[in-house]
Amino acid sequence: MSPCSTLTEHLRQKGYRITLQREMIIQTIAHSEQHISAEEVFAEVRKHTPAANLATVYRTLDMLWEEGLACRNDLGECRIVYAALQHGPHIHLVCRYCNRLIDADPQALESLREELDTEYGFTADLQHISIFGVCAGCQLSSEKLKEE
Amino acid sequence: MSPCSTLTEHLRQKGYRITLQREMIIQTIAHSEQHISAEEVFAEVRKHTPAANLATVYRTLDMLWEEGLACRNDLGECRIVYAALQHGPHIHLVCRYCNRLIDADPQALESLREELDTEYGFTADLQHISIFGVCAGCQLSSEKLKEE
DNA sequence: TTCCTTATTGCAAGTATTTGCAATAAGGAA
DNA sequence: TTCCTTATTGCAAATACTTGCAATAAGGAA
Repeated sequence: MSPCSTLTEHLRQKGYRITLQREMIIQTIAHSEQHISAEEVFAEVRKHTPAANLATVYRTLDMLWEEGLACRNDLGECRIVYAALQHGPHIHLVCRYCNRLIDADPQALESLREELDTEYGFTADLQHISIFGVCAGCQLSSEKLKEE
Repeated sequence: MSPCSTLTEHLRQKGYRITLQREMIIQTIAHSEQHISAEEVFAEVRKHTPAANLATVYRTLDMLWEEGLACRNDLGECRIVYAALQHGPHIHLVCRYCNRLIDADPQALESLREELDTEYGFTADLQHISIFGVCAGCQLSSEKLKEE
């Protein structure tokens, strides 16, 4: 089954109605290689049909996220970005200084996930988590600055 | 030394100018018990002086965050929230459904921090990280829903 | 197939946040 | 102390995102 029909089937079972707009939005994120913004999803949908509105795109993406069918990442600077879940899990390391994005191995999060589950009964979305910090390059240049 | 003067000293050393606005904003977040929004910081500053502008508050808070002197958390729903660092570290668990906030023990993150440092040279801000997911209560009610 | 209920949409207005630019003022140099 | 450079501010406009509400249409019932 294609990722799109899996997603729409899931929604249908939860009682959501399947509209043209929703199908287009799901197709767009499912077929995108990268995480993309709401604005980009809107542009893509508009290529195929004029039946789309930016507010609907925002609402649908947030709904997919709430249902656990898409991931949502705040990359700082108004960069909120979505992706379908068939992308393999990974950690986004976002540099506070240069905004660079580094992908890290999600294995590092397994013990955390287990602890949050047993201790708090909380099912964490760790497939696509964003972690802010300072990358190696920016650390170096800030050290240089201090030496001067 | 008070948290405020530590912060301003740090900024001065980095070459930032210390303005009345910055002092007021630093005082506000340093004395706040809770994480607070830019709007709340602005309201607090305004109580003491009319010399303040919302844009300046946003700029200053982001600057403090970039310098690693404050933390910044996206709690979803346009809830971006700041705090000074003297608050003990903790994890925010944010429920995707009910937006409830649970504080978790930051100890769970130590091994992750080390791994990101050794593997990627990335210094992660894990003192006040937000993790999205589904809380125990919402998981229960969604299971009930399925049974019906 | 037609009808009905109500979830979903589009629109326009609202809130949250960022940005360009001219005016101001911090803090080092004279 | 005064002057000068330029970082910082305030303003107003731009962008990003959300929301209320009337109009539309999905999908189950008849």
